[in-house]
Order: sequence, then structure tokens, then C-alpha cells
Amino acid sequence: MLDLKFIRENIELVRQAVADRGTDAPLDEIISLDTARRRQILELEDLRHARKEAARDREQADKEVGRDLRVQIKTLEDEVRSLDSQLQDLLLQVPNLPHPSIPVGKDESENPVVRMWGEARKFDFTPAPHWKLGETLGIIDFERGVKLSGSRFYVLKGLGARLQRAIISFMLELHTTKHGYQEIYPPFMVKRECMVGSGNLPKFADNLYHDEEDDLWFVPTAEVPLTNMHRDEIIMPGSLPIYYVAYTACFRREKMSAGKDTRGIKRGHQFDKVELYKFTEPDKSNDELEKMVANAEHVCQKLGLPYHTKELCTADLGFASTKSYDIEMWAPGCGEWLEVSSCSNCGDFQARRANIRYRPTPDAKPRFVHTLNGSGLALPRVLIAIMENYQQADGTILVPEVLQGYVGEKVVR
RNA sequence: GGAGGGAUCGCAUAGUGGUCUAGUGCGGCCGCCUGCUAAGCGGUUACCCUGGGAAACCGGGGUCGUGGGUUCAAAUCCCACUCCCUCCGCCA
Repeated sequence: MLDLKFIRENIELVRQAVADRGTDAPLDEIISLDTARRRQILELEDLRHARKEAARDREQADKEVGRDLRVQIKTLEDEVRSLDSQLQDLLLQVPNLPHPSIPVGKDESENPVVRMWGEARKFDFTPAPHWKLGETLGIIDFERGVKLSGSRFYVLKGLGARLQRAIISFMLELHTTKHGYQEIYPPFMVKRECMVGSGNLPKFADNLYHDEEDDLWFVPTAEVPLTNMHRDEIIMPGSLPIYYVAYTACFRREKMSAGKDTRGIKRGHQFDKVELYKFTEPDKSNDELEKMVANAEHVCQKLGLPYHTKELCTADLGFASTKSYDIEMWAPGCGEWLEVSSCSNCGDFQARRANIRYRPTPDAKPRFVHTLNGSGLALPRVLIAIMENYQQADGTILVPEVLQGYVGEKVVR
């Protein structure tokens, strides 16, 4: 959420930012509602002041005047309340401002590649796609996934399941012991206000699974619970930055991308992910973003998987982000670059929605923190990349060296 | 799921219709004092919105879990909800 005052005072800048993203937002309505609301608040405060004065002395209290004031205050309060909630609804629909440093573009084709690492392996046979390898080796069971839960679900078996668990353990250990993150195991279902705080509601309800009875929402990413760890808190001086890493399952309806990527395990309704998250001081957040991307890239490097890193242009930026990098791994079997991580600086956008502040010094006023999130990394796609890059002519898969201790095998056969 | 109890300014507590402009203790901060100690004295101690001012600062409004209601007047009375605790039931 943007600061209403900022919108009021920088309306043209905000308009331009929304245009650069290639979306729209109800800015005119916001401005006119805000004007009306502010006028009414002034009036309301005068009336309240009058009531306070009138009720000060109980002997001289004029009940007629008082009753009249009460009625006036109540009607005005109702009006302000209604304006407030309308305004709030509209504000929640305004996306974050792109950082001035990022490229303006009209779609994802304009995301510049900022780094490349590793070289695509040369095969002396035609590399198979992971769905083929998985079925042949008996480690991915698509049919039973569909039997249990429908399309876009699969079952991992034997060394497939073990390999996935190994990747999770490896990544958590790398981030906790080498990169300074604290491991968090959060709930996978959260309250509505958490979804609002992270920016997933109200705009993206379509993509979420929801338990009607208790109004609990399945997390589409650990970013949601992690953002809300410090909701409605004032973080004490000297406590920033805070680094969290969390493994969770992620649940997405994927309604928007029906019919896309239906083959294999690239895009399912449920997948596992290790998520990196930071709370930082405002002037540190962009440096922290660079470090976070480096942490995510480090995972790719340790696994020996070629990747490139792209900076997202304005049109491809997420709703809550001011600046983002995507990391894509090369998958020789299906012949495409797979997005395994997206690291974003959300500035104070989520902090304002979730009311997360910090005190710079013991007697300073609280300020909104900056929040950052990044995948470190998303599981099924790393699994795909490993299977396809480490496959051998006989259809078996070598286990990357750093995972061998976790898997307990050198080859998946 | 059933029955009770509770939620007050960092912590602990007082407050059951009108100087509550929320008291007190602890802790924190500032200052003073003392040749000594976890000593004494004084002061201070949250957040949000808003008006004026370059600023230090000054003023108005709101917040006693949340949202409604009653009243000239609500921390206090009424209703609903949330969360926590105790007991019972159920349960991996």
C-alpha cells in the first residue's frame, strides 16, 4: 500500500508509475474520496470538541444541546467510516511504485539478463525431459497424483521423494549456516489479514485456496506468513536486519494459467519452496536485495546448474515489488529456462499494509521497515533441472555432489 | 465441542457512569545529589490522525482486546466478535 499522503502530493508521479507497469489503478477516485474525507474529519473534530466542552461540567450540562450534538456526531461518524472503508479498498488495489533504477518495458521480453553462470552441458545423446525420466525410473507417478487429487498433482516416490527432501535440507542448511538466516517453520494456513498484509488479498483471491468455514487461507508462498511474523509490531532499535528462511509447501489454484505447462511437474497446485525473507532499514534494502540474489545464486552454483539472472522491467514486476530479479535455470530436456527464484524488494509497501515498523534509535519515532523476499529456491523446478542436467545415456541420474550425503546414493537408478 | 475466568500506557497492577486530562510500582531515559554499593532526590516515559511553524515546539481529535449500542457524559453499563487461561470431552 502506498502512503495516501504521498499519493496526494505526488499524483502525477504515481500515475506515471502505474502506466509504466502497464496496469491501471483508481487514482482519481482516491483523490476525490480523500478530499471529501478530510473535510468531514475537520467538521467531526469540531463537533467532538464541542461535546467534550459541553459534558465537562455536570451541573451545567444542557441535555438538549448534548443530544443534538450526539446525533450530528453519529451521522458524521458513519459517513467518515464509510468513506474510510471505500478509500481503503481502493488503496489496496494500487500497486507499488517501481524503483527509479529499473528499466521501463512493455512485457517480459524486455527483462535484461544481468548475469550468466555455468555452461549448458553438451550431450552425446538426446536429453530426455524430466517427465520421461521420472516415469521410467519410477520416481514420479503422475497417474496416481491425478487419481488422488486431480490434474496438476503428482506423487514423488522412492529416491524422487528422497532427492526432493535432500534439496530442501541442503538449502536450509546453506542459508542458515553460511548466509545468516534464521530458520522458521510457519503455519501453512493463515488468517485473511495476513493475506492482505502481504498483498495477496484482495486482488488475487482467484489464485488462493481457502477454507470457508474458518476463513483460513492456504499459503501460496512462505512469504505470506513471514511478512506477518512482525505484523503490528514495532521492532526494537538495533534488531534490524532480520533474516528468515522457511521451508513450506505452497498452494496455488493456477486458474490464470489454465492449460499452460500441463506437462511434468513444472507448475502444480502444490509445490515445495525454501523462501528467504528480510526486514531491513529503508536505506539498506537495495543492498540487501543484491545479497539475497547472491544467496539464491549460490544454491545454483553449489548444485552445479547453469543459470542466468534477469532484472525485471516495469511491466513484469510483481504487484508489491519495487525491484526484482528472476533466476532461471537451464533445463536441457524440455529445452527451456525455468524460473527457480524471484527476489524482490517490496520497500515499505507490505510494511504499511501489515503495519510493521521499527525504532531507529531508542527515542526516535517508529518508521516502516522495508521487506524483501526471494525463493531460495523453488523445489520442483530445481528437481527438474537436476534430473535433466545430470541424466546419463542409460536413463539414470547422477546425484549432485553436495546432495549425496543427504540422499545416501550417488546415482538415482 | 461444553462450562467457567480474563484482556488497562514496555512489564505488573488500581480503577464498576462525571477533576480518568487513566493512578501506583518496576523497568527505561534525563538531571541533581552523595567519598562507596542493584543507594537517595526530582523529572520524564505509548501510538495514530490533524492544524500552525524552517525547527525546537504549540494546539485539536482518537485509542483502556476489536466492532457496535445506551447516555448530556463510558475504561466503567448492554450486545456481538477475537485472543488467552483453567476444567471436561475428543484427538495425531
